[in-house]
Formats: sequence, C-alpha cells, structure tokens
Amino acid sequence: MSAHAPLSPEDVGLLIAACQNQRVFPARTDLIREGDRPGPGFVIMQGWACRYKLLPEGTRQITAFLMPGDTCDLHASVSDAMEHSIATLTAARIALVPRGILQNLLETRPAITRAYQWNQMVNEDTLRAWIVSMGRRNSVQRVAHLMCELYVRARNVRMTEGDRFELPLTQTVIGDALGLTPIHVNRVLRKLRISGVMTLDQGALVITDISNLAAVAGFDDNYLHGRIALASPGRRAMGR
Amino acid sequence: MSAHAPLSPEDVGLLIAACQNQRVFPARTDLIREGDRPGPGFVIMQGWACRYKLLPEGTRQITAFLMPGDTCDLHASVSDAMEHSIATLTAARIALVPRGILQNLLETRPAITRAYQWNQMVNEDTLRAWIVSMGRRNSVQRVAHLMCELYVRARNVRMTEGDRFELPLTQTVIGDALGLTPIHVNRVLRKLRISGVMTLDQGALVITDISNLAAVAGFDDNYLHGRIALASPGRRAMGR
DNA sequence: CGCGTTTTTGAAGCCCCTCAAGTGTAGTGG
DNA sequence: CCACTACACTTGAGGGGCTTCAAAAACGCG
Repeated sequence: MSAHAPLSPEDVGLLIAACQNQRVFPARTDLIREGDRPGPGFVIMQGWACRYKLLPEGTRQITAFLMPGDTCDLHASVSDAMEHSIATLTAARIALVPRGILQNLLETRPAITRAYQWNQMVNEDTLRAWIVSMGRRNSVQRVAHLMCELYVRARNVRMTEGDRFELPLTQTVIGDALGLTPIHVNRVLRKLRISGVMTLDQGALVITDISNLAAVAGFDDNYLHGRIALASPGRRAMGR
Repeated sequence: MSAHAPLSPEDVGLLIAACQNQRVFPARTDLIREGDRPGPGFVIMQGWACRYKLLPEGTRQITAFLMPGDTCDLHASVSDAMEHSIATLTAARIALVPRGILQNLLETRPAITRAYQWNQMVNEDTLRAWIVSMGRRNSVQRVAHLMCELYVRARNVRMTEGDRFELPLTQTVIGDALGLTPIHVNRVLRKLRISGVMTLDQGALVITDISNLAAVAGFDDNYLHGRIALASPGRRAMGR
C-alpha cells in the first residue's frame, strides 16, 4: 500500500500489526465461496490467488489475479452474500484481517484512508481494462496485455528480476481469465515465443522484447500508474 | 443512494444540496476525456451516459452505463489523469459536484459513508459481472444479461412501467458495450424478439417473458441485490 | 422533403472452439 | 526401480459464431 501513498512508519506499523494472523493454504483452495457470508479480509503475503465465478454450464471466469501485497474485501462487508469466490492458485500465505480493524484504521488514519482509496481506484481501473481486453482485443493482444499488467504489478512489489518473474499460472488458468480455451492459449503462447516477444515456461515469464510486447498489447503506459520501461529497459522507471 | 442504505432526511437534504449545480448536455457529448485531469464529480439526474475507452484501432469499448441516480468519480481524485472517458448517450441533465464536498460529507456523515461504500461495492460487482459476460457468454446470453441488469437498475430508480422501460441505446452502443458488431447485435435482437422474450424498439425495452429472459442470460437473482420477479411478475420484489 | 443515422438483410471469411490424441512430467505405491 | 495415475502441455483437423464487406430499407430531424 505504501506504493500508493506515502505512509508514516507508524501507519506501516499499524498495518503490519493488522496482518499478524496469517495462515498457509495449499494450492487450489477456496478461501471463500460465492453465496457465503463475507468472512475476514485477506491480504496475500506470499503466493497467488484469484477471484472467480462459476457459471451454470460449469465454466469458470476469473475476474482478478491476486499477488503478494494485494488485499481483498478489507472494507467492512456491505452485503450479506459473496458475489464471487476467492481461491488460491498456488500454496499461499495469507493474512486474515478481522472485520472492523481496517474500518478502525480508516476512521483514524487519514494517510491509510488515502492509500486505501488509491488501492480501490486502481482495482477498478484494472477491472475496466479487463473489460476492454475481453471486448476489443484478439487472443494475442489479450495474452500480451495480461502479461504486461502482471509484469508491472509484480515489479511494483519487487518480484521481478530484470525482465523475468515467477508466474505460476497454468494455461487453463490464463484461459479462464481471458475467456479462451487452454488449447488456444497454448497456440498464442507459442506464437509469442516464436516471434521473440516473451516466453512463459516452468512457472516463470521471461519478457524478451518488452517494447514489442507492450505494442502488441496496446498497453497503456499509464495503466496502474506504473510505466513500462520502453525507452531504456535497464532504467528503473516507475510512476510515482 | 437511499436504495443502498437508510438515510435520514437530513442526509438526503445534504446530498440534494450537493447536487444544486446542474447542467444540461446534448447527446454524444464528452463530459471528460481520457488523459484529462479529473474534474468535478458527476451525478446523472436525467438521461443516459457511459464510461468508455477508445482503442488505437479506433474501436470503442463501453465499460459502464450510467442512468439517473448514478454517480461517477465523486470520491476525491487520487490520480492525475483519467483512465477513460465519460460521455452522454442522450441529452442529459447532470449535477456537477465540486471536489471536496462529498469528501466532507463522507467525513462527517456515517450513513452517507455507508451508502457510498455500498454504491462502490455494487459498481465493482457490476464490472465483474461484465467480465463474466464477455468471457463466458455467447452473444444472445450477453444481450439478455445486459437487459436484465438494466431492467433491475431502472426498476431500482422507478423508471420502469411494468415490464417496460425507456432504453434509448442504439445497436452500435450495445455492441460497443458487449464487444459485438452492431450487425450481430441486430441479429441477436431479432432472435430474442422472435422467440418472444423481449423487444427493443423505439428506444424502449419491453420484456415479454422475464423468467425466460433471466434463464437465457443466466442472470443471478442476487446480482445488484435487486431480484428479478420470477415467480409472480406482478409483485414488487426488490432486495432489502 | 431531403439528408444523415439507424436498422435490416445477405454473403463470404476468419478467429477461436470442439473433438481427438499424443507427449512430457511429477507424484505414488508396488 | 518401474508401473501407474494424474495433470499440464502440445499438435492436428474440422466446425461454428461472429466479423467484415456491401447495400438497401426505415427512421428521425432540420
């Protein structure tokens, strides 16, 4: 959250204190299911998770990827039933934040409130960007755009090493996020690999031509307010 | 907003006061464009508007429809450039809420804060539902689902008369929202008309078989927390 | 009445899906 | 050490949903 707004050491301390209660979940475990009463808020400390929704025909649509540093449903629950489910994708260490604790911080700590609102806004922008992808981009652009997004987010939380980062998503999972079949995702990944743009292999993404990847994706430089380093790939070029 | 949480007459008065500055915009007018500094907050008083994003190829993706009672960007601006544009679809009367006024209300009026958080949550759920539609529903289901959503929302603000309401969206606009060509939207609408489910004509939607429409759409009864009246169409059956 | 926009219909093609099968890899238990 | 299973990845062939291109009819508005 400190990437979103300057937080005093005291604020950071309070947030860390709120995340004391942590648990480790195995891969593919539902943290909460659609229809459940909302439980505690979650903060991903380690590993990957996602929000998803199951359709009557049995298909799945993922609506968000959650990586370390991401929060979900921290704000006091307003409805009495979850609209979607949340599950781990990998083994994950997750903090359970009791309802009310954040509410309390939001009422007493203006800086945390600001950072949290920022966080909310960025999440909304991400949802809208996904809609744009699903509506107006073909499969190659869609995959490329998702990878750009995940790369920028991973970099924001210092999970990248140069143009590489751990991305343990199966092709089925990517398909469930982009509205594609795993078979087609496979062909798209091959296309991107052959054209020398990026390689997703062994649970790691290697971006071999970042400016080309961003170009293919039609990736908005300002998206998530973390710029892709286009001009000089080596330089650290993060947005505020 | 009072549909979201109980507001005292005083709170309602404060909100009405915040919406004093109103302007009428012609159809197809940008209220704010992508890249602009965020301006005042908007509250739609009359008419229809949308959020949209233009792609490099010139295509457009609408990410939300805004109808009377809807608000946008009321919360204090956190970023310095709009991620998307907002435009009227019809002539519209819109309240311009100065930045800071709502911020002030949120800090002093707990009930308004609650209603606003509710509002935010519902908006997010809507965005996620759109992603699900775009990813996992075919064109007929997509159109049907959108119409269900708009029907429930219109009913929430008392804009329906029985199973009919004014819906001045062109087929191009519907296509831009659902990621379809206007030509295909036309064929889908014909299909729905012939099968006796609904008719969109003359800027008005008539739902002839609501339970069938909801079934085709795979419409979640709990979506937007305003139930579709399935069992007895005449009954008033709104969520809390 | 005339013009621009919207709606409607037809024909052809492509993108992505479905069905099918084979390969590679990790984990399990004999 | 090797069967055996489960799962992810890979590749091929055929089909269908939606797009593109094209053009006519209907509508709305000055």
